[in-house]
Amino acid sequence: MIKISETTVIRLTTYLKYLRQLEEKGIELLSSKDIAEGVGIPAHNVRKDLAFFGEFGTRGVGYNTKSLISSISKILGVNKKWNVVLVGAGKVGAALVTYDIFKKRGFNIVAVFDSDTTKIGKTIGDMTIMPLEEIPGIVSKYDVKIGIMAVPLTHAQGIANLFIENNIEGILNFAPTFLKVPKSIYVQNADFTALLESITFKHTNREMLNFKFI
Amino acid sequence: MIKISETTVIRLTTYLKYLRQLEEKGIELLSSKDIAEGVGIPAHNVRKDLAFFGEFGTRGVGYNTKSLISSISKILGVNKKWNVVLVGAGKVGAALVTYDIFKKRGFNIVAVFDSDTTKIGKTIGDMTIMPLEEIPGIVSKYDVKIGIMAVPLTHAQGIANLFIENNIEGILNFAPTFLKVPKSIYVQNADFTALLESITFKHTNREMLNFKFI
DNA sequence: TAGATTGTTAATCGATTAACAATC
DNA sequence: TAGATTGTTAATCGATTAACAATC
Repeated sequence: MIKISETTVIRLTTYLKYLRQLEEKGIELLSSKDIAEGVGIPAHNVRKDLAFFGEFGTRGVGYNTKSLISSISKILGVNKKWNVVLVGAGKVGAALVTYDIFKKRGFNIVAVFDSDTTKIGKTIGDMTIMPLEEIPGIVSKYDVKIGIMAVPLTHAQGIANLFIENNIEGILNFAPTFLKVPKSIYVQNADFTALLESITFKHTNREMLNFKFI
Repeated sequence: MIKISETTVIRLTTYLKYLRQLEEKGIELLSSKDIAEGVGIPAHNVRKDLAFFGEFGTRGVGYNTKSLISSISKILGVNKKWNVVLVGAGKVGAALVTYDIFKKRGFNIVAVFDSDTTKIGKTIGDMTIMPLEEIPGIVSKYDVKIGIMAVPLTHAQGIANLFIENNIEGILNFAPTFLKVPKSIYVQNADFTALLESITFKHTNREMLNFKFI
């Protein structure tokens, strides 16, 4: 049983993001030092992270961009497409539906749901808003494993429960609350305010403190 | 020179978020164990994080909710209001302008800018979209220290440069790229795709691996 | 007082860093 | 071959955990 820390996983997504940019620029070969400088993580850390999963480079030469992208994509499980559902057709939901990057990265929003009956049937982006009752059918039809929720705080736990009942295994949560879920369910909280507070912390304490950045 | 890790800061924002929920429920007194159970972080870790900054509880008793909220708010620098500017009046920008939680938490978006001249003068939420040329005036008038950018990848570095020229010290970046900034500038990247990839990683590797969660 | 819970010190664990052998 | 760069082992550092003294 290999142990991989959450920080390693986040760093892998970071490398992948940077590699895709280099690929678009037409760079075919690179070193761990190139990655290091691009993303602000030490080169030996980059190599160590990759070493958990295998050997992906050539000693004395470096990494082939395309092949490393493909390797990291496989590690992260994003070499294949993922169907996802979205609950919450508010402003954040609207932004997510039209968020091109999801589709570009293989995350395909197959349906949008809302509990507000006045919204049912209206469109958001190119999707028609559906009632929550349709979740089971859609999840099973499209083999959905990931649910995104952009709902008010008060609705969040209920939607999480609904997701779990329908065998959703991962939740991207935009509601600023803590979902109670079984350990087998992976929750990621997208909390913009926490990010801003982290900035104000550094600003407020910059004279007193020394920081380590991820 | 005290050293505080980024994980400690993020945990502090987490405690604060949970404490506010408990406060709304009318809970006046709580223990580190209560926080621990609410946010999924061990009680001794909660106490250790707080201990970096002082003594906030009463031995044998626990913490007063309101007073702990006030203490952590001070640590994070969110006991006061922050004026912020937003660049990018697209879908993500529109979601952020109407994102009540920012205002509720003391982050006040004072102006919205866009480089697209066809958008200038139009409204987004209750804000009028302004041209980039107005950034210096607004930043100085409202003593803005934080800039949020929700712009396409290709514009991101240019906007970051503009922020830095205008003495912005912290950037919340929604563009999926790495900004080159001086060390004194704090950048937080809000990358939804990275969060989804972290979920797919866990799903893909769940049989082989053991995880530590933040 | 006895029970509870904090704040802190000490022990453990894990992650990062340094160094280098392997090898193109 | 000499130079470069990976992958890996070993050393260091820091964060987490455990334990407990302080104290309400």
